Amino acid sequence: MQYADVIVDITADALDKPFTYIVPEELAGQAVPGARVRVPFGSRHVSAFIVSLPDTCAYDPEKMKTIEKVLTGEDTADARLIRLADWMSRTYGGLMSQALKTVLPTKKRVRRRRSEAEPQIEAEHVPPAVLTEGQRRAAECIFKEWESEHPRTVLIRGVTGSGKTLVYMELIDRVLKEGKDVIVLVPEIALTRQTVMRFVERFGSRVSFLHSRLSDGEKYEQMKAARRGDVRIMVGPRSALFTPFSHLGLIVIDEEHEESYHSELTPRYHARETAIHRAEIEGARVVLGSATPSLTSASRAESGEYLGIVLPERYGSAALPKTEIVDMTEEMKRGNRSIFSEKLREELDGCLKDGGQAMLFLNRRGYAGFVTCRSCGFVAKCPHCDISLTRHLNRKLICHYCGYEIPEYEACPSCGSPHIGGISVGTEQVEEQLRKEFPGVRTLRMDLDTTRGKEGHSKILRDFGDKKADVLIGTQMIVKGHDFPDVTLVGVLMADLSLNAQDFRAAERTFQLVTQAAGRAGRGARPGTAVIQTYRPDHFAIRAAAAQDYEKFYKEEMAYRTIMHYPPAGTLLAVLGSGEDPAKLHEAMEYIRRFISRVDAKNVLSAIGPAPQAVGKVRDRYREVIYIRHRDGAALVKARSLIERYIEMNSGFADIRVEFNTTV
DNA sequence: AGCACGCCGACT
DNA sequence: GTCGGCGTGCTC
Repeated sequence: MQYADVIVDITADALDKPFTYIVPEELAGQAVPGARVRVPFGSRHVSAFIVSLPDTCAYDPEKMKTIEKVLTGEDTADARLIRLADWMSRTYGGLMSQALKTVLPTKKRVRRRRSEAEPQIEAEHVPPAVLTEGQRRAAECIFKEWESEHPRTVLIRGVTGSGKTLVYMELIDRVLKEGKDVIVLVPEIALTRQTVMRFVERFGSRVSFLHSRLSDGEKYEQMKAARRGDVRIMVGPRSALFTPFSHLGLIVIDEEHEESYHSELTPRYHARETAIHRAEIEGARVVLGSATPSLTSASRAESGEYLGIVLPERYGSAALPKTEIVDMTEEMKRGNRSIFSEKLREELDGCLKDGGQAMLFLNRRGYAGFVTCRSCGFVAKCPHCDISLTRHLNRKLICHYCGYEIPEYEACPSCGSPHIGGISVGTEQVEEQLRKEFPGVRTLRMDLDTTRGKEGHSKILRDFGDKKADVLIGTQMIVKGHDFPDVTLVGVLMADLSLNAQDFRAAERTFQLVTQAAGRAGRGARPGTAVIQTYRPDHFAIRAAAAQDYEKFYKEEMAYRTIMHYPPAGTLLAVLGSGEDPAKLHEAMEYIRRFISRVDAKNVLSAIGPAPQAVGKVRDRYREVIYIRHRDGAALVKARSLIERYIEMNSGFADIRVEFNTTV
């Protein structure tokens, strides 16, 4: 007897579980996972999605009903989204029901909230801005690509202020005229009033926005409007990718390198990869844009898999900022133990005297207790993985990729200095020091603490924009979003800190952050200056960021990835395990590790670990990870599903939760 | 979500 | 006595 687990209706929480039906023999061929079927349910008949075809069943077969019909070939937006969900659960793991819930908007009670939260922007129609020569050429190049039989994904690289948004609008205009709909993905943080305003000005009421302050009910309403055709352009974070348009023509992904496009919830999908797959299903096109594209996209553009387009010039009157790298080791040798270098102090002084504004960016991205020498800048690294070692409470230094460990240093192995240890500088100390050195300076501080409130984030940015402060101090969150035309100075403190993140993409992140931070200076009429303070003035990521030279960064970083077989020169699958009992967890992970060796008889998968995850314990659950690398992503998809099956079959994993994360 | 079942008030 | 209110609870 063949059984099928189906999900009857994902819009109600109470029904959010599989129900088992009998598959009649004559439907056996058509009843595949992802198929839509008609089943008797209670006293009525409903349509449902097959999520799996189990061999055995937990439910009493006596009470079981039979699938009536397989509804195939329906070419609706929902049917196509279900096919996308099927692809997602196969590619990223997890249950089909979880993928379906991600892809199809679930109806929750529609709570009307105070209307003040909604952006009330007037649509008096503004004539489209005239494109510069470079922008026009880029748009024409893309239109030409779209005329070919199989248009490639397009990657637009353009520095901040080069007018990528104008090019997107030109493309969107064309797609709307073809009678097709458009999805524009933006990183959560970028969905500010300014972005909203520009789209509404150009496209009026045809645009709709999803943002984090909408309730689930409101989001559902917007999705319904898109389904009806009342909305033609949906702008929003990664979940907007699943807008159920019936004639999707274009998906734009702005700031495509942003991490927020990679979901942290199961299925751990990447919006870029998923968008490309959705576009394939729908016959739509994809356009990616960034000032600092991900290595993944840039390498695909280089190979010709994507069409790469460069928008070179910064447009309008604004010139690129003048940048200067300051070696903090030298400062220390000269006896300056302050957070601020002589150069930055000088520039701050000048900027404040001129009545300009400054931003101080404290790079703390990915910071997690690495060990560095304050005299020579030495950083303790794993000899096998080229990843910084992390200091643990047991006075050991551990690699979070492979588990390699050594005892903590008493003195720097490079220069012998006893000043070796962890770094801890926060935005508060920077603010304190600034007030001490510049009495009377008006400061605003933006970090996790000060933005906790409801409107904390936007209020601080608004106050700074209204010139209620001279200096804005913050972590990575200040480098994105708003334009501040009066900012003439940007100081990057500890630019190299993120180089030590326990992640093979540390240099990529550092380059992106420093490039973006430096690009914040001189967005208005007055020229800007960026001072980049670092202990590693010669590191290529810092040098390339200071020179705003993407090509140089790409070449060096790509060479490194190729040597290490890190993505995009290979695929990396992380097997993430968590459990309350650390010994049991480690044992289970060791079993998985051995299972991998067993199925990988030819030893082509390079598996390392298990090792503690970067954050080793969350809410009383210990976390470990095994990394598997391979040139070919398909081999890892296969390995993942074998591991999933192995875990399902073995009762020893009952208290252990295992998830998967793929990086390409 | 829908649709039964069920246990109390008011109506031809 | 029966019609109907919508409060729980179940649907393979």
